[in-house]
Amino acid sequence: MLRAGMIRQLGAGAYTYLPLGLKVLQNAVRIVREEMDAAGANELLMPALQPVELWKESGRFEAYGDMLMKLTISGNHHMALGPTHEEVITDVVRNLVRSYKQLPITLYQIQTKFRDEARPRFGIVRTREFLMKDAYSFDANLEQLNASYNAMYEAYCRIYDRCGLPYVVVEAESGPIGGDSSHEFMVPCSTGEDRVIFCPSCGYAANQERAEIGHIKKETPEPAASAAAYESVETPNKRTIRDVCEFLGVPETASAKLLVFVADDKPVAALIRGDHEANEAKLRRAFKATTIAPADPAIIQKATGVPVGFLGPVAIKIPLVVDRAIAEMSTVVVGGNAVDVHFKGVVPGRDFPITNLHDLRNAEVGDACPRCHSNMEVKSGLEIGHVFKLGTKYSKAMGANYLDEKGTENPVIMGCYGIGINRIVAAAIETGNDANGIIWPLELAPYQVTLVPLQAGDEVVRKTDEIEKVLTDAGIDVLVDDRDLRPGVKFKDADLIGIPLRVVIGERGLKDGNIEVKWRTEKDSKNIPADGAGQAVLAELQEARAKLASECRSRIESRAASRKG
RNA sequence: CGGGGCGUAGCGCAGCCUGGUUAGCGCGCCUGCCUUGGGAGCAGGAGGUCACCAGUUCGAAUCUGGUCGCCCCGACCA
Repeated sequence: MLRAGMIRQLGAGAYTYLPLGLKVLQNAVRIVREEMDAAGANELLMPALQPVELWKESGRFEAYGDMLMKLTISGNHHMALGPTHEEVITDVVRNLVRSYKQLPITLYQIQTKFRDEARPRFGIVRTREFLMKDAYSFDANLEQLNASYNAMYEAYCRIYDRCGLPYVVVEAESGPIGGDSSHEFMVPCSTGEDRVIFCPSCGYAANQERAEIGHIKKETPEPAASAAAYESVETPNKRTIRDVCEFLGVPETASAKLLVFVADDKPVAALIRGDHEANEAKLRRAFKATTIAPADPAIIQKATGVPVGFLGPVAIKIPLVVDRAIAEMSTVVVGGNAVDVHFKGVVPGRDFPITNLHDLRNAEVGDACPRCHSNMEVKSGLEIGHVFKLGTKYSKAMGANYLDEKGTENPVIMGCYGIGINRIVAAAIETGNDANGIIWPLELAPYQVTLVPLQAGDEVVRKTDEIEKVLTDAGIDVLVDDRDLRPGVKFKDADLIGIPLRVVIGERGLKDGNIEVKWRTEKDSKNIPADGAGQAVLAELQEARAKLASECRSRIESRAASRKG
């Protein structure tokens, strides 16, 4: 995009959209707006500048932490630049909605969001300032919520279909907010920041943060009382799993690590196989906590009396949960809870309790699918949308209530739905490009057609003007490349900026009564008669649009069919 | 916030180690000629606080210290 002259970097995570790039962004906005309106949502616009009191009221001032951009303005008012608008919209609704008769309602806006990202990266994928469409639904009961949620889900599918993006919908982690359901829309691509776990045989797909691991019943090894007791070995200065395993000559899969977390201010321990990765969301659920974070070494030392690197589950003093994979091991190498000591041959269930068994780790390639138990696979994905059932978190915290038929007060039930507009653009480029440049989908392209007159002669200019007029009269935005440059330069530029349809008007072709038409996606061009060329180009475009529309329609139908089935 | 790299013309870079003419090169830009169906050629030209601040030195793009900015890896990312 930089190369094509569409954006320009101002600083870390801040980009200017030049005219060509802005047109693409606006096309994405237009599609989103059309589909939101069609889904029955109402547009409004809330301020980006918000009083921090609102954030304290919802309890998210702390939860959002450094991501929230804070500033002080005249008169010593503390303000924040909104990273999202649950607080503001809830404030709006608590003041306006009184009765169940006003529900359900879905409101949305398209607006610039601010997040103080620790590390902006991947060009426009992760920036400190970005355009977001955020929608919020307000319902009186779960039935209504499901209807609102499904309407947004379906609208999102239509939006991405129209943008020509090959998306997948995955189950997502809903975070400490809770709620029963959350889906992310992902575009598979190498620059994606998220890892999607999916099952090729049954279609299960989830964010790695969320993905469950199928539990295959194996014979749990007998905690044989007859087996030898564990032995204590000196492991001077061997603190990491790799060091210890190398030192003892055992594979990492035969070891286990004890990780200490702070769950709602209390230190807790989790035992995970040495080569596995802990999943904080799963841990949080296992401990039934609302917040969880890795404990720092000082806290660990204080809570366990053991320095980091030698922690083990045997006779540990803080609450312990154990990953399921541990229970399938007959013996395990663990920390000895003393400096420079590890234990070999420790038997789970005999030497430490495995009563608190949970799925605690990140799913990996080859893990069993939670539905059909086939091996799952992993790929990278770029998150372009997220739909979310919020429940009553904000309405309860901020007192957004309505009166039901019986006259009793209830908190409204909320949902929220976000689309990163810039990411639609980024995803379109990631999935549509070749060595010559970008290949825009028809609906996003900055211009649908470019006219390339090769010479400045009268006849060529006249024909170009004629075609331009026909297309413009039909409401089509046309880019005419009337620069005085060599043909090769114009062709290369047209390819680079990815205009879907290129029309070449040249003296050579006109002599034979031809002009040339070429789709960016196709290898070869074709000649059409110069007479009535404008109408022919128009027909060509309309045909392509009709094809897209019918493809979208058939996708909508197949989604509807699969929902019934 | 940790680790690494880089700041020299609009863009991409060389020069720095070993201080010393007028700081170069490619692309782009401007003028003219020529050329015109896949990034032509020739000739001429414009364009620089060498990121910033301080220090060492007769002399600093070059050496030293600090500051700022950007990029990459990691931690983080309801």
